[in-house]
Amino acid sequence: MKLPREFYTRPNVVQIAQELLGKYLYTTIDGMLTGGMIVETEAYSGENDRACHAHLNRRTARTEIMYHEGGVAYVYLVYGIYNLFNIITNIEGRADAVLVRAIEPEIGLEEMLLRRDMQTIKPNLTAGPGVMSIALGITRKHYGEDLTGNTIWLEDKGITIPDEKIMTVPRIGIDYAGDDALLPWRFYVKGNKWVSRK
DNA sequence: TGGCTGATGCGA
DNA sequence: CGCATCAGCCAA
Repeated sequence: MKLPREFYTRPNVVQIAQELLGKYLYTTIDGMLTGGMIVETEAYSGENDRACHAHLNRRTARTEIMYHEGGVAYVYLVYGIYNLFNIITNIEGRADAVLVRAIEPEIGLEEMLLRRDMQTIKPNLTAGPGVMSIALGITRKHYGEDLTGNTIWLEDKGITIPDEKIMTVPRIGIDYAGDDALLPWRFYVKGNKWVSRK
């Protein structure tokens, strides 16, 4: 079942980030279907989160989509190279987002290998937000894409990750955020080999 | 096996 | 100027 708008418009972005483990992320880009199960996410909580691009309700051309009603894509460039894919959540005006950091690849393996310029399937195919976007074909062209459409979408396939398999740890790469860098808002599936870091 | 570094574009 | 990254390098 495709995740409906109501999944994304709920207020608790940390809970949504956790619930997204075990959901499936799919793209149909350049005519190719690719995707797999989400195994790693991070929550970014709007105005009160120093690690969030919308901290203090900062509003620029880049962050504008974050204030949209939940269920759209926020894609931005980092380090001049990588397109990071985020899922916007909460109601209009509340700029929360979930960064999807890794999936367990399932479908479109050949296409993902081509996009990554890899010969064989290895864990780093989709482990990490930069390379995951490459494998799935996600770029800034998909900024604002409606996630209830047919280009990028998520599905619930009835899989629930048991609580004891969900690791809850601080987020990666946000040391500049002061105390907020300590918030345990990164979630991943314990023991899963497709997670970006141990 | 782990730490360091360069690549690279744009937002603030 | 520094970033929600990654791969390749080198020392050990």
